[in-house]
Amino acid sequence: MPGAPRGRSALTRACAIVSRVKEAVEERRIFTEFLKQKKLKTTRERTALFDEIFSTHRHFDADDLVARMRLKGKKISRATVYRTLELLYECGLVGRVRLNEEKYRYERLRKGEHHDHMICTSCGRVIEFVDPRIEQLQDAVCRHHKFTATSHSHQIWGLCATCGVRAARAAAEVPA
Amino acid sequence: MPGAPRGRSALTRACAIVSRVKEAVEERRIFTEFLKQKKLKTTRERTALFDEIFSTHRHFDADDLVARMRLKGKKISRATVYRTLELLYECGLVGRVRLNEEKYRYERLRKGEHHDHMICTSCGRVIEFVDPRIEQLQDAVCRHHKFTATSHSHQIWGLCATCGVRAARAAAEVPA
DNA sequence: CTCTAGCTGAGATTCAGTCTCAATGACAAG
DNA sequence: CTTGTCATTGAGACTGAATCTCAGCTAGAG
Repeated sequence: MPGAPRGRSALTRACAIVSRVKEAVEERRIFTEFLKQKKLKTTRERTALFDEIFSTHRHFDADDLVARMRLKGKKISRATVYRTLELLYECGLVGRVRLNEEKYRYERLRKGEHHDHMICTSCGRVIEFVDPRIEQLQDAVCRHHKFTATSHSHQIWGLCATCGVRAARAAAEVPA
Repeated sequence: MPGAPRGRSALTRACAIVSRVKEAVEERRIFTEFLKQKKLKTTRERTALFDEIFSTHRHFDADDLVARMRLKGKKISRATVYRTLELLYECGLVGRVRLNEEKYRYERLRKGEHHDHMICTSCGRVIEFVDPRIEQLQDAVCRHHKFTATSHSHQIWGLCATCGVRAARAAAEVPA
């Protein structure tokens, strides 16, 4: 059986699971309410996907999620994954962005919290940032254009600290 | 023969063409220089696409462009259109953004000028905006994260002035 | 427990964008 | 002007993400 005890006691693992689940208790309530309200069903698959997504804070794409489920022995089709992500997106629990790639990236959202992204074009790392002053200026720009904003996304591409240093060093070594 | 004289004199049309071409004279030089430098050829298709793109200031996607060329009686394959857009993108003459859609949007760029987009989710209109104060704050955020930015994109979704007014009016008419 | 409306998975489909390759064409050199 | 070479083109195959289809399955109300 994959995932059998190894090193950590059953108790330790149980505690870790409890604390993770507790973290998402509010979100779970929102999700079930949302489903009930739309007369949708709380299926095995939706619950499993919810649990997986809310067990970490990582960014992911649809296929990552399929793979992670499969690793846990749960075979859930891509169609269902997309359908569930759509639902979670609709009820505001996950965010969905295009970082100038072919595919969407999803991320767990915390209520009322917004952030934007810096993407390292060398290593692919995604760094989140928030700046209320930028958001304020944004509001001002909207007012100026009589535009009623409902959402926004703001991405910055470039080199992260690590890759920037590496690039600078490489440039120094080959001065010609 | 499609596009035959109709209403406007040949002279008027000729002047319009001249003034449009003059507008893009600098860009044309940049493009041909770029091609020469990369030992690429100035083909009939590349020239035709360049002329079409630089005859307006609209945003467009690859298939729009194919259609526009076809309307003018020039059948240019999608492959060539994509290849040419890639070249124009490389030499900085056109911009390419993903506005959280499946496809890329392209737009003619003016040298050294940068702008971001507000997209009306009702009518699809795209409004350009620039705010140097936002750009400054962005730089500050990058410095804070030791991130070396090379480019960015910033989109705001919502209702444009027209659609906003219409929505407000609709809401007022159905108060229940 | 039953029944039904909603759900799932496998695979077909779509759609933007890229790739392939044989035929064509730009253009430099003669 | 002619020639030779090598980039370019177009038709259509291909890819990969996302969506759709539909027969069989299941949640959950009654």
